[in-house]
Amino acid sequence: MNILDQTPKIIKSIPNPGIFKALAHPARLAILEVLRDGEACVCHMEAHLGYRQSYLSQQLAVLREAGIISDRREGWNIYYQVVNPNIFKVLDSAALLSCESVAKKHQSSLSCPCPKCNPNK
Amino acid sequence: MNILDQTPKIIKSIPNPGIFKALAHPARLAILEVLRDGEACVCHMEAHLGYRQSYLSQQLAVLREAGIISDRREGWNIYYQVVNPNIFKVLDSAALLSCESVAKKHQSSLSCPCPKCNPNK
DNA sequence: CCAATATATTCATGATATTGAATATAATAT
DNA sequence: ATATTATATTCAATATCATGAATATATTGG
Repeated sequence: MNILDQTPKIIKSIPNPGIFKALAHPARLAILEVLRDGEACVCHMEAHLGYRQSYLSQQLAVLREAGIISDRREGWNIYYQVVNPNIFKVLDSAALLSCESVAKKHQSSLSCPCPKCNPNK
Repeated sequence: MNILDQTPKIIKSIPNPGIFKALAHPARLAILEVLRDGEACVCHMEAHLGYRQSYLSQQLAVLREAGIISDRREGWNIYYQVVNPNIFKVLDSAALLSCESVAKKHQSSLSCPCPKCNPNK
């Protein structure tokens, strides 16, 4: 019997492969680790991850187009946050399978200049 | 302060991007849905998913090389199973984010010829 | 050994992803 | 208006992925 010939009794669902495509990249995973602590602007990620701004912007665009993160402008800064915190369940369950320690290639010594990081300026 | 300069108090871990790369493909996700019910041989997937044998074999190789599935020969047949059932937690949490109904493109009308599917032959 | 069955690999081509470099845009301050 | 700051986009070169076609391997049974 063909599954398409009948009204299904249970609704099975499969994930959208696009989610995994967006997650299949070390820089984008690093970005999401920053966003685990809440929203962050690009300069914040620049300071914490050490990637160049335009590179981060490209990777943020991939995550944005995949519907994983959203952005919000506040003056000069654009703050990013995850659309659905359940994304961290995906990351955490995947980390259980084969984890890698966070050996940041691009650890930076810069400090973030954004207003959130410098409230008294 | 650089994270690499100190002994970390907590061990953070990030998932291996290779896992997501392997999952970022509809045929491979369909294969894993078949394996949700337990081990299955290639002809079983051929019958249930309608993909050609050599195509399935290629996709199985990707999942195998990613360490997601393992194989076991029994006579003519090679049975595949997931290495770690936690992979389904990854799939399920991702499906919660953006689910798609199982509209199988390649639903086949073939029946599987393997001994497990035909115990009395 | 030969034939049949189940599965795997290789090859070639087109499509897509990666990433550095350069440039563009948008908001603010002067 | 102009300069500055934060961020985004475009372009081009390279690398990787997707996939059909053909072929190879391994097991079993004569």
